[in-house]
Amino acid sequence: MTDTLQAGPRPRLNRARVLEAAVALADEIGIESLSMRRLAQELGVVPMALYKHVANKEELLDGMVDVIVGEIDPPAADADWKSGVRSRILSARHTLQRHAWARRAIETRTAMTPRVLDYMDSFVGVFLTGGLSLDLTHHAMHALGGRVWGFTQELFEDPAAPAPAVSDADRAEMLRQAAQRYPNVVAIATSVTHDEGSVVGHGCDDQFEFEFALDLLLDGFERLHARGWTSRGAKTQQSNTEAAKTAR
Amino acid sequence: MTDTLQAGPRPRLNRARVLEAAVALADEIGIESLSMRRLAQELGVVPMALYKHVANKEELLDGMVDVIVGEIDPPAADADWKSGVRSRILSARHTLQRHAWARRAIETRTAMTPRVLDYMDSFVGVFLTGGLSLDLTHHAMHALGGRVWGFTQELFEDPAAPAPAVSDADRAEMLRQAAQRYPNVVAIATSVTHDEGSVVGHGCDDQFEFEFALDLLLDGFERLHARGWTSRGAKTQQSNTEAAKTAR
DNA sequence: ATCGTTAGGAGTACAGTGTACGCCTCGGGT
DNA sequence: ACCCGAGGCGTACACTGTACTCCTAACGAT
Repeated sequence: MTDTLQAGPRPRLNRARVLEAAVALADEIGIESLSMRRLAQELGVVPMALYKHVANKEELLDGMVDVIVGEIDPPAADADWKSGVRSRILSARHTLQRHAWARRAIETRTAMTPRVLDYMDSFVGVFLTGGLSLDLTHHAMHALGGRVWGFTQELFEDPAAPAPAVSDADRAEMLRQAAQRYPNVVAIATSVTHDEGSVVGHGCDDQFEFEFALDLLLDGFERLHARGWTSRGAKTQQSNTEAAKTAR
Repeated sequence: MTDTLQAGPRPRLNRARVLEAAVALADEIGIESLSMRRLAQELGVVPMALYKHVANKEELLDGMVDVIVGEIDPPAADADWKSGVRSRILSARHTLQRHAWARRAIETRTAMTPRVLDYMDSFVGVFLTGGLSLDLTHHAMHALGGRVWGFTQELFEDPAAPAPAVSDADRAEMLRQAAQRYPNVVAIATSVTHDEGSVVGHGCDDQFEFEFALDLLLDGFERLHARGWTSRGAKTQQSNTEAAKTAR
């Protein structure tokens, strides 16, 4: 009677099983209907059992995002930076489309998990190994951020806040460890603040990043307008990039 | 004793007062802490009293978005399309920054209020009177959509769903009325589906719109990279557009 | 001045949410 | 044989949105 009417003894719960079940359930019933109770019921378990594997619902959502980040294809190393970034973003988009709730869930996230940082680090790496400067890469990440993730603009704001009670030595040690695991993002974070001689954080001009991406788009519109561009041909035979190239 | 310790008789509640109080309260305590009970308390009223002026919380949030949309500066009519769009978007951004909750609230919205449609219509108008084609304007709106609002991609999906039980005649009448109030958005909506001879809706290739904006940005990065562009000068003295122009 | 109507606020109630706290029950190491 | 701790159970609480019923004050018509 301990096992309901399932066959065999119920396998033990663990974090991975909880997260995967949560993702599957969110796929099915939507993120707004996903409650701890509903998820527990799906796992044949009492609600509070989940809290042995997840601190709270917030952390559950963090974990779910981690799962879907893991589903994004790694970048193809051989390609040039442009097609590398392009395929990476399209892969991310594809993944987000398979999990309709993911976009909304990501937007509400406030913390930055290691897996997400790994993802960003490899993303930045594609730009840097492609020869782009730290400066340009930084702005490019911001410009693309709104298109892939919602968190990018907060990347360089948060890290300062969560650990206010550490000594300078500890802080330096943490940064050294971070630099080991996320060399690319740390390189960018330090380079942007290096110019003004400040510490990490608060060195990122959000207004500039916004206008940077905006003007890139507006310039693009203007160029296409001047060329008399139309989407009729581009849609069927070739990508925008190619269309723009031929029109150039 | 009917009035608590406020001076004078409490002014009657109305929709505008509810909405404004909700906006002010959200500014203060954040959107996630805004509950019907808390709002009612702020207005010195019992929770259920609010439901005489808003159907439910969803509609309350819709109304709050309407309020902040109304705060965005109207476009300056005299400028060229590019600077018109630019200043409009920067004004929108400025408004969204004053209400930190607004971005998140907008992203959860699913319905399209008349005020929002008005806003979009005037926005489209800036492009069209600037001489851009319907086609290019359409894609430009999508490309900018993710940057200003989160709803743009659903614009051409929803209108078909909410009214499934109307006759073709009624549908045509509704569209005629819509064309009168929102001439620009209707022009775009009909033009995009016109090509394939289908009815309104379902004519918008989301994947294409995504790649359109993506490639515009990537091409921009590439161009700046080739020019050896750096943000050092651009940040202090001039905008990106100007910097790009001088480098061109 | 009296009436009925009605809009708008009050009160109660209910189902559903996240989660704090304590208990119980196994499986495995000593 | 013992213990002990990881992990699941049960109860409980504060809080959410909102349905339903009642009451009261304002107002136009008689």
